[in-house]
Amino acid sequence: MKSRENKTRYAILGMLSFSPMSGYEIGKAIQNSTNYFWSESDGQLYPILKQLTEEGLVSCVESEKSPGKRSKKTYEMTDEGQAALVDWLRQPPVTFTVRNEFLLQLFFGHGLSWQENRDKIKGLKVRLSEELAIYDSIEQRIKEKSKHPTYLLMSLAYGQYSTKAEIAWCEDMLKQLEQKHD
Amino acid sequence: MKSRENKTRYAILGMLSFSPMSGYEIGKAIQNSTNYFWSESDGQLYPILKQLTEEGLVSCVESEKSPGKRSKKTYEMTDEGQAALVDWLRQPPVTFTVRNEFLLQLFFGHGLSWQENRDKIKGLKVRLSEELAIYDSIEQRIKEKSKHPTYLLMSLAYGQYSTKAEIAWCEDMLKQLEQKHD
DNA sequence: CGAGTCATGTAAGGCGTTACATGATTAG
DNA sequence: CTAATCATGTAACGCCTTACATGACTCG
Repeated sequence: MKSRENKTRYAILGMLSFSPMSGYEIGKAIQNSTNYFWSESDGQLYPILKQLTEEGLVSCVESEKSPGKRSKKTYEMTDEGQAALVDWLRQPPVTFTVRNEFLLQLFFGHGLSWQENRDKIKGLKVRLSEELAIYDSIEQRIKEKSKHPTYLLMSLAYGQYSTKAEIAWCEDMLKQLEQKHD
Repeated sequence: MKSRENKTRYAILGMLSFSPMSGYEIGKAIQNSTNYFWSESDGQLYPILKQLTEEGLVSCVESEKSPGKRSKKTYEMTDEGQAALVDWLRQPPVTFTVRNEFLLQLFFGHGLSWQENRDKIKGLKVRLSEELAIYDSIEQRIKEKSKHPTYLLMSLAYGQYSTKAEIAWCEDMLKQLEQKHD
C-alpha cells in the first residue's frame, strides 16, 4: 500500500519553485499550464497545502490588506521543500494509468454501425483540433512571458506531437471506413 | 455526484460481447488487449461482475467439472446487457483525466541539470520503443485470430500513431538539449 | 445591482489499487 | 515437488471529485 503515493504535493511544490503564490494562484497555474497532462481539484489542493505547511516544506505568509478582513495567504517553498522536490524529480516516473473511454468504445465498435463509429471519430478530430489550437496559444504565452522556457516548451511539444499524430490517425481511419463501405 | 459513473461495467460487457467468458478470462483479455488504454484490477472486476449478474445484465452458469470442487463460472451477456452496452457506446466519451508523471517532472526540469533531464528522456524513449514492439506483436495476434478485426486494429493503431510521435518527440528533444549545451 | 472572479476551505462518497486469503491444476 | 498459472473473491485504505459553504471585490 505504499507505491501509490500522492503526487499532488509535487505539483504544488513545483509551481512554487517558479515563484511564491497563493493557493488560488497555484490552482490557476495548474489549470492554465499543465492541464493537458496534469490536473488538480480544489478538494486536494487546499488540504495538501496545509499539510505541506505543517511538514515545513512550504511556509505561509498571511498578508492582511489595509482594511481587509479576507485572509490572503501566500506560500513560499522552504529549503526542505526544494530538497523534497528535487528528490522526487530524480525518481523514475510511475507509469501512469491510462483510461481512454473513447478508445474503449471504439474497441467495441462492432456493436454500432460504421456510420456511428465514423461520426465518433469525426467528433474526436474536432476536439483534438481545438486542443491543438489551445496548445499554440499556450506556446505564444510561454514565449512572451517566461524567462526560462526550455522545459515548459518541451512538455508542451509532447502534447503537440501526440495530438498531431492523433489527428492524422483520425483522418486515416475515416478514409478507411469510407473506402470499405462505399 | 453523478457524472463520474463507473465504466468498468462496460469494459466487462464489451468483453462478453465477443464471447462468454469467466471472470478470470475477462481479466486476462483486458490485460492482453486493452491494457494500453484501459485497465482493470481484480478488486473491481469480481464485485462488479456479481453486481451485473444481480442487475440481470449478464447471466452466470456455474459449470462443475466431473469430480471438481472448484467453481468455474462462465458469464454470458443477456439482451438487457447488450442493450446497456450499445446505449453506452452511443454516449459521448467522457474526456479522461490525464496524469502523466513524466511530463510533470519535465515541466519542472529547471530543478535538475540538463544531463539528468536528457537521461530521463532517453529512458522514456526506451520504454516507448518497447511499447511499440508490443503493439506490433498484438497486431499480429489480432490479424491471425480475429474474424472482425477492424475496430480492434483501429484502437491499436491509435497507440501506434501516438507512440511513434512520442518517440520522434524524444529524438527531437534530445537533439535540442545536446545542441544547446555542447 | 448582478454577474463573474478572487479566495479559502470542508464533507460526502464513490473510485480503484494493493494486499490478503484460499485452493486446484499443470508443467518442468 | 515446487513454481506458475488458473480461479475467485474480500478488506483496507488512500485518492480524487463534486458539491457545498462563505464572503469580498470589481466591472459593466
